[in-house]
Amino acid sequence: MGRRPTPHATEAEVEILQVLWQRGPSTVREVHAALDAVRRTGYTTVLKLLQIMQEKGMVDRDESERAHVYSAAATEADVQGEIVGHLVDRVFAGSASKLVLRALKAKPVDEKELRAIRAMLDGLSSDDPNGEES
Amino acid sequence: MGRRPTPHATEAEVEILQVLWQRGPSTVREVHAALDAVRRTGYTTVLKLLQIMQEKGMVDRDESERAHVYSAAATEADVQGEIVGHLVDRVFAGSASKLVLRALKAKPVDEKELRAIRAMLDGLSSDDPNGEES
DNA sequence: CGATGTCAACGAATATTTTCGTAGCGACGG
DNA sequence: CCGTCGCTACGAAAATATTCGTTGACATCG
Repeated sequence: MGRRPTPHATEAEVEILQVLWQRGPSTVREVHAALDAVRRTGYTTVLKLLQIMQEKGMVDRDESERAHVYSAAATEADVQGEIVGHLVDRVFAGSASKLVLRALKAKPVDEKELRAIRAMLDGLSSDDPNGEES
Repeated sequence: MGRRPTPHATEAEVEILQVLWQRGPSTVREVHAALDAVRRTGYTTVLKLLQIMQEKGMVDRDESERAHVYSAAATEADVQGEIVGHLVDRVFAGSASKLVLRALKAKPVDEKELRAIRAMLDGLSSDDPNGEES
């Protein structure tokens, strides 16, 4: 089909996407504020990044207002899925379970989340190959 | 504790580490052969990378033979843990479970692996905050 | 109107990563 | 002795990614 190979989002780009996923459509100023709080960044740096990402089609831009409003073009699920897939191949020799084990060890996960994971696990083993979230 | 903050392994570096973890100590030629099979790469490119990694302390080098033998300096667990931790923060807003869910959906995991994951899950939820592998 | 503040658009300098060409060295076969 | 091969060492080009200074357009306010 006619999809561009997705040139792989860079580190900085993913950080911006994360902001957009969390905040929803936002102006450059808003994205900058959010990002700057986490990691020192210049305003024009964020602006430039968003413009580049827009050219690449990673984000959409609404120019109807003076302050353009950007929003992630791809869903969180798609982008994260791609990144994880890439990671599994490049760093975990294709073994997703290895990554899962590693992730659970690297970061604490509370009871509630553990239950969610178990639920998904059950869904996977028994029947259909991919349950979709709501 | 005089450890340098680990400058983060680059994409290409991680690929090489993966080869070293899989093959164990290897010569440049061997690493190159393995890597070239997966992704077209030049011999001197691999050599250079290994030299750089050696300077950074990411790999050890045995020069006793003419063909130097390189080996990963850090364990697979440590490096993978770091990468995953970074990923969780930057792409999954700190939620390890989200990454786990995504990974399970992105790549198929067979029954046996699912069991291993469940086992680890049980170990985590009930008691101690971090079970250690054998 | 003129000063001031907010924004997008660029262009370009930096920084980082990745890839190679080239040189030099020792071993080996003829 | 050569000529050739397998290797390391370098250096530097090429490709990428990141960061910013500047400029010009508008709008608002006094």
